[in-house]
Amino acid sequence: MIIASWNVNSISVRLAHVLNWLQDNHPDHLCLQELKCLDEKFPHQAFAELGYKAHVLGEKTYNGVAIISKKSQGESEHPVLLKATSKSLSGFPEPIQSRIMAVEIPLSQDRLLLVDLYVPNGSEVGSEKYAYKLAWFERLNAYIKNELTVYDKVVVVGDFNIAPDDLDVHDPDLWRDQVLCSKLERAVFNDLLGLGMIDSFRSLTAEGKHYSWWDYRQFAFKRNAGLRIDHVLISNALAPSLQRAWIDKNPRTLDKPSDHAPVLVDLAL
DNA sequence: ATGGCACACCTTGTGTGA
Repeated sequence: MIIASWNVNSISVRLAHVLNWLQDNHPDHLCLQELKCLDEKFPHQAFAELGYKAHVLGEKTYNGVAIISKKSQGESEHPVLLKATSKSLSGFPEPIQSRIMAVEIPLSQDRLLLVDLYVPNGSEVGSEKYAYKLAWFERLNAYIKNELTVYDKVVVVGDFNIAPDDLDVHDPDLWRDQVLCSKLERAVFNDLLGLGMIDSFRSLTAEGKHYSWWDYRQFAFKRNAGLRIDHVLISNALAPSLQRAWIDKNPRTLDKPSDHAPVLVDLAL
């Protein structure tokens, strides 16, 4: 089972890239972030034509997440069950933004919870938005902690807007204590891992210089001046199933790209 | 210290992102 996550920075601008990428990579599930569109403007038909069904939590102008799942052959009912969205989760800091969605995926003998995140950016350390980000992440950790009492197999993906370690940063001195790299952000991220989750990419790749986001400015992609802020976390119970974890830089080389690249795992399920 | 670049929006500037 291939699960992917991609911050597309506007689904309407990036639709052709996403459709082409789906046809080339045919993941079982693709989690999107930063749709920047209302539910009713989401291009459901284009995905249906490729054999995919989308669950969408949109919002005007900002945020927005979707989980796009391959339809099973010969099944009239879409098997993936929507479990939770920002709107249905109580306790997330106000105002409620379209930043989280969870679906239950049936397995032959079991089931898996897949959670798609667009973590707040945080603006700058010490700002109101930074406090909101930390509060949001702490609420996320409480939610995941509870779900881990219900599900053994949990996958949490998305744009975390946190580079977990200096190894995930092209220039650690430039980014020292800046937003995305600060100690408190890394601490809440590590708290999530401490609940029993594994950073799939880092568990299989020890070296640095692998990033998932590059600024549009200053030829950052060409210089590989990036950050690894998009992640696929898997629960401990899934560790024996992890075959591969990787970042697909190819879409970032295209014209009018998202500033993020897709991140993926292959699980033997 | 600033802006670079991209995107959405009742658009000709502003807010947000990372």
